[in-house]
Amino acid sequence: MARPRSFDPDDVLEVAREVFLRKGYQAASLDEITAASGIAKPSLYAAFGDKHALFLRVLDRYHDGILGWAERVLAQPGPARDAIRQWLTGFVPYCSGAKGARGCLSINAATDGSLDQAEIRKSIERYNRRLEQLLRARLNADRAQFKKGFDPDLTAHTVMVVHTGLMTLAHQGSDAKQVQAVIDQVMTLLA
Amino acid sequence: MARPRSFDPDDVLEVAREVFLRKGYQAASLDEITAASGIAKPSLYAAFGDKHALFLRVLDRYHDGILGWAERVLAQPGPARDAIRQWLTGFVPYCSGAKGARGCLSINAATDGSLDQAEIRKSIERYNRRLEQLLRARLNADRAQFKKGFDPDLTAHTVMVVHTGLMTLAHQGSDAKQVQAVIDQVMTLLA
DNA sequence: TCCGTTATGTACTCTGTAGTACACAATTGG
DNA sequence: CCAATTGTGTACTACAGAGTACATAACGGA
Repeated sequence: MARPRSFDPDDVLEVAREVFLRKGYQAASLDEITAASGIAKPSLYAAFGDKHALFLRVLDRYHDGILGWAERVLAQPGPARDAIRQWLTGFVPYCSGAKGARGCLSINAATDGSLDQAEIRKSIERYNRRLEQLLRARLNADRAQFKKGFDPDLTAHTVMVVHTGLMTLAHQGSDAKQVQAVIDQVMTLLA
Repeated sequence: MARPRSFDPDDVLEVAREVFLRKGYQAASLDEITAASGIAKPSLYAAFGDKHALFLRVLDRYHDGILGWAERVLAQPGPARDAIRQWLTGFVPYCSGAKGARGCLSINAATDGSLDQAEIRKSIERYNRRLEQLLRARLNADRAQFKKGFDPDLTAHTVMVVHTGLMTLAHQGSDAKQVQAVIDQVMTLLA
């Protein structure tokens, strides 16, 4: 009973993600989000709470999306190196492609000093931990594919560092070919 | 003639850098900077212009500092690999050490969506270009130290990617030993 | 000592924006 | 068709913070 919602919350979260990605947390105004999504402020507050809570919802949703995709790509059969290369390569169009070099919402949030809120930090740390854990698990499972002395844990972390660096630099516009060349060079560490 | 300044502009720029680093551009209020530096707002405006101009001054100063240091470290004699390792290692305490893991002002600014101002972008791009150029020059000069097929330009860029990744992750608190391990692993690419 | 000039401090204006009060619309159940 | 309930839109409030007007203080020069 009662009046039903006139909008799909997921759609609003998509729009909000775009705005947060483009403007950053502070500079993204709720007026901009309501204008872009077409719904009015009271509806937004009723559905998601205040700005901070909305951002947290958007961020968690973003994290879940990337993690789900990473799980799929990293679970594929064949050499671990190919899976990880594909995982890294998958970010190239996502962050420096046609949609514009907007970088990664999570990294932007992590480097945004105004967001030292505990919940945001926790969400980001959990996300990074889980990503790295996926890499580590795959490298450990396939450690027989590598030379003696290969360190799966360290290499997983190094791949995370490279990933983070690429996503950060992508924000200021990277050349896709160069990004791919870096990925290929780093992949020689998986031997 | 006329009344002299009661403060050293460089001191104020230091203080402003701290605040911008801790809070980010948007969230750093001028009230906070004036409070921390002890000077009043009109003096600040008279000396540096508006908030944007102040930030640009701070950023340029920061860039100059890092570039000067990089020039010195990368000019040292001996194997290029050692110089570059030392350069990378130099950032560890700077960004994840006792002063707290606050990351890099330039990277924070680059990932801050609210700062798509042309001048800021230009300053950051110029900085990155010059850093990478220093690495490239050194690797090219010492290319005889490396195996046949070694690509100095690509490797310089890869080192930049790793540097950026480390600085970005340092922002959320890295373990110094792990950072060093990553650096050492990546240094095996310089062979 | 007086004047011109430049810095300083107080106290303000103005604007952008987060958050909300309230009247109204839309729906379900009786 | 009515009532209860929940979403919606307009219009507001509250407030933080960027930028400034103005009176005053500190200096050098004549």
